[in-house]
Amino acid sequence: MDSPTDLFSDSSPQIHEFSPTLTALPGVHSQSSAGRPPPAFRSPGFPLIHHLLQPGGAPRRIGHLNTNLGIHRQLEERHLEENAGERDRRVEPRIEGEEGVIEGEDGLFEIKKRHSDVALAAEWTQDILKVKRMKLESRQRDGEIDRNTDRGGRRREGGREVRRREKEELKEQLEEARERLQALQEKVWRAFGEKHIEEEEKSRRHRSGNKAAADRGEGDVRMMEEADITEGMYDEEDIDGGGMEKESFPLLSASPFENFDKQREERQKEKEGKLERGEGGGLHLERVIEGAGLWLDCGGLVRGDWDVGMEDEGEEGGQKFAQALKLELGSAVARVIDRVLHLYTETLDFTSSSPPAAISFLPSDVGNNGRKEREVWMGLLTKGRGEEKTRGKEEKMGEQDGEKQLQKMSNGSLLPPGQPHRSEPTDLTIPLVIQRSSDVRKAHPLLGTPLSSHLNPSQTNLSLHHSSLTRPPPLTHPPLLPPASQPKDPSSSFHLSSSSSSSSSSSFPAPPPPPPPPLPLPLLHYSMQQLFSRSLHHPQLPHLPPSRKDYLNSDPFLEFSSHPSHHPSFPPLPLLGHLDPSLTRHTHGGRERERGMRGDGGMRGGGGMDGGELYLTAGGVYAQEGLSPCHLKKAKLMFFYTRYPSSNTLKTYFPDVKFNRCVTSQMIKWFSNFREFFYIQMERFARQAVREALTRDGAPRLARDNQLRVGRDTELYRILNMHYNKSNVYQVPERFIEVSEVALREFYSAIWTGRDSDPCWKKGIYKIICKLDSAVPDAFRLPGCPVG
DNA sequence: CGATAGCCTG
DNA sequence: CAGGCTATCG
Repeated sequence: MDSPTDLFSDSSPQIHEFSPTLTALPGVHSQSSAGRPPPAFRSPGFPLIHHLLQPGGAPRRIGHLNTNLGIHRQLEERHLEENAGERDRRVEPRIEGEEGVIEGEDGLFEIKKRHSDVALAAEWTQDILKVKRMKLESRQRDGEIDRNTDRGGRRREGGREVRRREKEELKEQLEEARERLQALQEKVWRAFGEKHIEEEEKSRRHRSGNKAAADRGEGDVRMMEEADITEGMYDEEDIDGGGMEKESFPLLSASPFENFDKQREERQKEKEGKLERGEGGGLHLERVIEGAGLWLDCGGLVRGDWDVGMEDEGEEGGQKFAQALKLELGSAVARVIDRVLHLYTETLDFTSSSPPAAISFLPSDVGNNGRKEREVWMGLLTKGRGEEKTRGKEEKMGEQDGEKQLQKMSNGSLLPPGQPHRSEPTDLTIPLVIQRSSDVRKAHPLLGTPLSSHLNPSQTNLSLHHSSLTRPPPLTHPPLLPPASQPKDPSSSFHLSSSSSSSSSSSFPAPPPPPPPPLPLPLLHYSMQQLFSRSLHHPQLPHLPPSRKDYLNSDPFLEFSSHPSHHPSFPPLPLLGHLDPSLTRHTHGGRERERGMRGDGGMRGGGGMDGGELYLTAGGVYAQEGLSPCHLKKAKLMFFYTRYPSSNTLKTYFPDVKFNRCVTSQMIKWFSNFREFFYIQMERFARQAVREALTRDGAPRLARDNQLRVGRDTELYRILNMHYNKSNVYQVPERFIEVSEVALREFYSAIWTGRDSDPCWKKGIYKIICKLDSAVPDAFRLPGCPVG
């Protein structure tokens, strides 16, 4: 049934399409880092932090311009390390931004604090401390060096040989450092979910391949670069100790920096040598460079070049070399750290489109991203119909029964005894239009394929009744009824593709509670967005395969974060600082969630959300304790597909929710309420139909045709749509309409036949309807709020 | 006994 | 919607 191949083929293009969105984030990074002068740090500078802390990277620069000369002095005061750390990507003469320094540290701590739950935090803290220590040590050494230098210049005579050796040493050190960095990075990856990241990287590369040029300029590729940087470095210089470093980087090991220290020492030696040579200002210069940031892009540093320089230019070259090395190391470290921080913080940025907090990077960018993402979501959502078709296998199983039932019903079994059945099938025919799978696919390659492939028998059955009306492909125009206020780009459809969900749908059983649906598809590109999408997997969802993580994070869900009207279920990252209080207060699931729902009824900004504490899941995603209005919306939309979701299903589709008894109960209660409303409406309309039928006895048939129908043009439909899809942004799946018709007819039949006198008369209907649940589109597996 | 559906009420 | 209550199920 599934045609994975198709999916994949289709999907790839999508990914590309998506790239813009994804790229945006990285781009932001790069921009911020590049654009803003790295602040001088006391502590290791982590560009990331700065970004986070400072909303507008660029703006920050203002007021902190120091001439290089000025910097120079400042730098002296500062630790070498810091410099190294912060200026990873600086290419132009750097300008000092002091503000960030302390903030950076504080911010870092803040962040950590917030995520105290996470073991990672501890790790990182350790690491950071180490780094600091290292730096201090190095500084001390520097001091020593200075003294030594003063002592005598005889070493200077070492001549080229010595220098050479030094160079060699430096190189080795550098290598080591790189290795370490790599190891560190790996560690981070592991911590966050290697897979996750890797996938992300992959996807990124993918994209970059296509739009490399543009992205690069943006710095979008940055992540990729980061990942590759270490590799590249290694490549450049043959690495002796290749993987050795890894050992020293046990996940939490404190050791990671040990080597670093050594390196430092070595470097210092080098410096010594240089100084000895008589470069009075050498040390100074060095510091300046370090402190100031990179004059050279570390990436650009090539060992060979340096060597040449050294040879030819002698001491100066050596210094340069040393500097370059330092820079490189610093940048590498910074990158790693940056990356990690990003992972942690990104969520914040996205969620909070709000500029206020420190984090907002480029507002414009964010907005765009958000919009796109939203579009994606929309696309997914709107395209729901297509999806309905594609049901998970599970559905097949379960649905088949349901389908059969439907058929039976349609056949007229339902018809009231008193009244002759009109053409059952005909009556039943709902104006459903079946989407052509092809159309769907085009629109949403990922989704389309899987869906179509998965069509349930039930669907088929249902569809059978209908003429093959082909609806206009959802592509350009989402089926949204009202051209929704949301401006969708025509292109949006493409973006949709990005949704991993589509792909995933094919592979995994939609709502299988017990068996974690394997999401085979790697489609989703990861992006930092994942992080942003506060939702990640739950720790509680052990069954979730790693792959799933991917999509959980997929962009589509981010949409809501971007939505002004929507509030991210999670507090905007930038708000973290602020969040603390609010979040902390909701420590206990039960009340919090309630509070969340009620309190937030207005859906104010995420910041106000009830949230509850955020939990960093293994995947690096944030799960929130408590349910938000966004979750409610999502639940309502899910109702279009499943009226009786199991708790496991809910957990699967709300990865960003930290489930506990209360939350689970609440969500189940929601669906109970949804059903209640649904059945009430069905009964109401059924009774009305019966009345009408009786009234115009002459034409009972008419009644049926007109009343026992739930077309999109009917009042019943309107009411239902209003209730479950208030924003009307989501395309109500045909399947739901079909089910509604079935229910309506059942009620009608029961009432007509007088069965309603039985106190339990509804039970039978419930039983029928519960079998008609269909798979929820994979898109819903993504965290976030689907539509506003 | 806990989970959940359904009903009723607010 | 949420609470409360009951009935059912494993």
